[in-house]
Parts: sequence; structure tokens; C-alpha cells
Amino acid sequence: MARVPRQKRAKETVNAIIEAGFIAMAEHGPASTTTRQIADIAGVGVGSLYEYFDNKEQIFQVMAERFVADTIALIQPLVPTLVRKPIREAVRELLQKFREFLQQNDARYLECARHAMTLGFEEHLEPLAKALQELVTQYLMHHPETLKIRNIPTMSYIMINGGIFAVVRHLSEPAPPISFDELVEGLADMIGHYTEQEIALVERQGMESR
Amino acid sequence: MARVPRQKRAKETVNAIIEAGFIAMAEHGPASTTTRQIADIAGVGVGSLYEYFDNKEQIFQVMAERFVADTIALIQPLVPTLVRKPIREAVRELLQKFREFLQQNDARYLECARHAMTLGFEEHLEPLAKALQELVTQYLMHHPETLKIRNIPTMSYIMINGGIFAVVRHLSEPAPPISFDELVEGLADMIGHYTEQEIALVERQGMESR
DNA sequence: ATGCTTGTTCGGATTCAATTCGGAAAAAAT
DNA sequence: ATTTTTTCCGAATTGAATCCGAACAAGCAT
Repeated sequence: MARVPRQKRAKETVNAIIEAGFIAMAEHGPASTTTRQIADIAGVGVGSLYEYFDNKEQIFQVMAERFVADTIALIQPLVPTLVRKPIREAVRELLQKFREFLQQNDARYLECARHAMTLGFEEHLEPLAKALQELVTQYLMHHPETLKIRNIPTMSYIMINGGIFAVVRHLSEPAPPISFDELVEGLADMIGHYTEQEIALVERQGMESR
Repeated sequence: MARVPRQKRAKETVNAIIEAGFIAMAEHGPASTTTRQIADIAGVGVGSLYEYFDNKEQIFQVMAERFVADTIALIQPLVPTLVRKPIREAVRELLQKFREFLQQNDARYLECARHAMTLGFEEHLEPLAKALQELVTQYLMHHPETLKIRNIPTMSYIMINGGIFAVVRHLSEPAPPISFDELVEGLADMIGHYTEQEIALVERQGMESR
């Protein structure tokens, strides 16, 4: 952003531009969204885009940041509730909330996510991965029996990244071979089984060594 | 492709363009590779690009197709060997081969994969997903005890997509929190545990119903 | 209110990369 | 050798992204 909006009017302009970005992106896909389209939808002149953004790319970047920030804002208040639930239920609830989130605002975010992998979304994904990492950490602390699981960093890395992408990929498939609900169940089972088996393993070893 | 190369010379040109595409992509990232760069690296005039490709985008598409095709060509001969091995070992071997594959040719493919999520790679991923699906199917047939696992389609969807993306994401992180070997072990464990637990579950149920 | 400074908007002018096109050179066919 | 087909090219065109300076609005001191 070349310049910071100081007056209310200017802030509204910036906001209109970002909103317009989402709309244009959902309609045309990222490759064929032009600055003129964004400006027209936002109801501002093309020149105005460049008052607050260095280039078109940066508009997309800010959109991505907002998307990720909103997703995190969705997750964080859920943490205290989720950490008290059984693992499968927690996974299910998290993913269902995420789905609802994507479908609000005429499914604008969903349309974006569908096209949007096309951008450098991953670069902005880090904060989301961090938030999920935090959720995992909180969860582990509320379930002391899970702390004995081996390779927690590795497994949470796999679950978080694998999970994010399995969901995003599913959303971006025109005709996915499985339903979203099946995907959710599958992820819940995958994670549930893993933790259960690890805990069982630890207990067995504990008994043997007595 | 507007035109099909008929003479040997022309085929070499096409090939040089695609190769140049990989080099330029690895060097500048997809967003800022220009047609001129590609033409210069390939040692042809800019105009020549358009003899065989409709536009720059299509060059990237063909690159993606070649990448995916090469990956499949890597996997398919491994199938007969992999299906005879224990699950963890199979996963480990597959992923290690994949890593070697990415690092050949000055790690050109790896550099591409790093940037390349930025493109519509996923659209070309389908054949790869299919090949992996086939590997899973073959594996299951060679291990009859695994056929009792519930939700095989869902679980293989998650493992394949989650696996692909966890690996790609790992490769594209400048400072990943875990090593590639840890990732491989983790994935092997995740898949291994799941199948073991499912098999155990089925056996237990089998005993109960007697 | 009035003049002054700072912030904001705008759209034509400019720049830059993608794409086109018509003809020259090379290869193949006659 | 001549004709036909294929290939190659780079200057010219096109269109979108970006810049810029004048015009307009807001804040603010007098």
C-alpha cells in the first residue's frame, strides 16, 4: 500500500476495492480479472486503485490476507469449546463451521477458494496453520492421555496441511468423488484412529514394563 | 497448439520452448516469466512460441502435463514391487523415489513445484490422482485382509490428496518445521496405523458375532 | 466564513508484455 | 530446378497495468 487511508471516505474506498476484488474474482477467476473491472464494481476510477495498492497483485494479496484472517477469526472463538469435546466430534464441528463460513455472502469465499489456489495463497496460509497448531496444542493440554503420542509435531503438521488441502481440493473439484460429509467423517476417523491407536500402544507398553 | 510440428527441427523447437519454460519458471516464478525470457532461453524468436502454442498460458499447461506425466511414469513401474511390501515400507519407498525424481535435473521440477501451485496445477493433477488410486486398488487386492476396511474411497481420497499436498507444501516451505524424512515417516505411520486399527476393529467384531 | 494545507479522486497518457502477421529462409516434394 | 509446404522470425499492434498532475473535498487555523 503506497499510502494509508486517513479519512473515512478513503477507508470506504479501500474497502470497496477489496470487496469488488472478491466479486470480480468470483465472477471471472483471477487470471481474467482486470483493474478496470475491479474499479467499475467498486464504483471508483482506475487510478484510485493505485492510491492504496502498489499493483493488482497486492489487491489479491490483501484479499487473501483478509480471507485467512476471517478464517482465523472463525476458529479462535471455537477453541475453548472444541478442546473439551472428543476428537472426532471436534473435527466434525470445526469442518462444518468452516463450510458454513465459506457459504455465507453468496458463497463468495467459496468461489474465491475454488479459483484462488491459482494465486500465492499458500504464502498467506502460514497464520492459519499457526492458529490450527495452537488449537492442537490446546487440545493436547486438555487431554493429558494424548500427550504420550509420539511425533506430535510431525503428525500435527501432516494433519493440518493434509486437512487444509484435502478440504480446499474438495471444494475446487467440480465433481468430487466423495461428498463433503464423507470427507469430514473420513478426516475425523483418520485423526481419531491415529490418536486412539497411539494411546493404546503407549498403554500396552506401560503394562509390559511392569 | 495452433499447429503441429511436422519436421524434426520443429519438434526440437517445441521441446526447447518447454525446457526453457521450466528453466525460466524455476528462475523467476510463474508470475514474472515473460514470453521474451522463454524465447531467449530457448534460443528462438518470440514469434516462434506462437507457432505451436496459443498463448503463454498454454506453455505452462503443457509443462504441467509433462510434469504430471513424468511423475506417473515414475510411479507406474514401481507398482508391482510396492504392492508386495508392507504398507509403511511401500509409502516410504514411494515418497523417497518421488523426492529423488524432484531433485534430478538441477532440482528443476522441485523449483517448479515450489512456485507452481501458483498455477492451475490442480486441474492437471487428476491423472496423477488416478494413478495413485490405481496403486491403492492394486495394493488392496494384494492384501485381502485390508479389503474389510470401511470407507476405502474416502480414506484413499484423503490420503492421496492430503499426501500430495503435504509433500508439495513441505517442498515449498523455505524453513519447514520438520524434515522430509520425518514427514515420510509420519505419513507412513498415519496410513499404517489407520489400516492396522481398521483391521483390528473388523477382527474384533468378527469375534464378537461368533 | 475565508484562506490554506493536506488528503482524495480521477481518467487520459504512458509503459510494457502478449500476441499477430506477413514475408524470408529452410526443408520437402515435384 | 521449381514448386509447395513447413518453419522461423521480429517489427508492429493491441490491450491491460500503471503513473501522474490537475481538480475536488476535508480539516483546520485565523
